[in-house]
Amino acid sequence: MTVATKSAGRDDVRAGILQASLALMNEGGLGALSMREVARRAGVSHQAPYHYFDDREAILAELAGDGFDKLYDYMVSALGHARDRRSRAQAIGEAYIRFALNHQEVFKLMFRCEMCDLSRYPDAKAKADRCFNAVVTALDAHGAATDKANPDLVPVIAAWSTAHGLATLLLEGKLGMAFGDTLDQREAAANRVIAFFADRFAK
Amino acid sequence: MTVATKSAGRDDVRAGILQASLALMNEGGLGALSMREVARRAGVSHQAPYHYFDDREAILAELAGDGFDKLYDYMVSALGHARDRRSRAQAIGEAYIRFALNHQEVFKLMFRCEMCDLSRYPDAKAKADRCFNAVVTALDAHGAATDKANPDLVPVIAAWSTAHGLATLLLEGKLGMAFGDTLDQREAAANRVIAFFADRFAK
DNA sequence: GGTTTGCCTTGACACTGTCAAGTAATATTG
DNA sequence: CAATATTACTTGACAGTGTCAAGGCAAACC
Repeated sequence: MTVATKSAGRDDVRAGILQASLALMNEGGLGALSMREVARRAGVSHQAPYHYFDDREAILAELAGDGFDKLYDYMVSALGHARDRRSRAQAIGEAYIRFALNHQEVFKLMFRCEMCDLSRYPDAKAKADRCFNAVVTALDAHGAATDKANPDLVPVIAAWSTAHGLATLLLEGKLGMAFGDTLDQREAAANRVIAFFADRFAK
Repeated sequence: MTVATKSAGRDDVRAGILQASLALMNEGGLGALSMREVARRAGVSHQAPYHYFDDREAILAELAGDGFDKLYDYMVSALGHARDRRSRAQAIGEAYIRFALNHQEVFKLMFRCEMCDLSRYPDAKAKADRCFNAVVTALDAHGAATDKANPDLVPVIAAWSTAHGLATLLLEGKLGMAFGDTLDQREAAANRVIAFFADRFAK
């Protein structure tokens, strides 16, 4: 049907814009993501993206939302086999690092409030909250005798902070000296740090 | 002497540019720091800053370098009284958080490699390294029987990651729900997280 | 058939960082 | 002291940006 074809065409352009944005970001970093270059890559006029997104920030918010979904998948699938508190902490931490290393620019984007203020984009915010809640239930609900309705967030946030800080420092090259060049080396070294924390976290 | 007057005038303009940059950054975030607006604030032409700095990045590098110096001061003075490993970890962590909260934009700048690639600015790089080494000696050299020439960095990086991740998540508003509104509340909550880590770090 | 609507284009504006050239004062040198 | 070179800027220009405004053009609807 015409409506289907048209609708597909519409989605094609929209998807093309997002795809071009992602590619541009991965090639030249967050700064290389310009509205006009995105349009150029997607093969449309410089103003076409504004039909699908309110502004530059809306594109970033959508990409960030997708990122949170993917991070959620990373964490949930990593938690699959882990039973005890220690291995759960380690598994989720390692997944966090792996995601950050595999999707560096998206990860940066997800945690830079001035790039896309998530409070303005409820969809992306919901996806972010879903991630946070996954961390809480993974690390807290299996704890001792905590009140599940009102859990003590301090340990959870400590774990999150460790993984997040490690990922950030890695991506920003602040650990270059000790952490090797290849992605595998860096991930292995990071996992040792996660293990150090997880060991102590469980007690 | 004329040379002194002139030299003072020169430094005045340079200092004015840096001061305007800092003010602009603190008012409107990193994105608000534009070369031309800085010049406008400093009361000079839009090209004058290029006499003192190669480009925008050079200004950022200088500000970041100043930030690392200040962070160093925060940490060293916080370590003053702390003797045992646990209280050292807590003191340095709290200082890290306090610095981040008190100098939010500068802190962000310091840890964003694409804003100013420190490898291109040896002075700023040296100041950053000084901070890192301070953390290492504070947390490792007082450890058990570690080889001081070649210390095991895993615990140090774990501690740094926790503090850094916590600071980052705080500044990006990702902990808004649980951490209160005022600066004092947020700092107090953060310190509980740091304490949680420090307790386990010392063992 | 005429009108509305959705999709997209072209054009313009104010703004950005930075290269290039010019200018006035100061310092150096013959 | 006069000529020259250097310093400390200024003005001007260029390519690029995000985004508002207006227009076109096809399909959909009444």
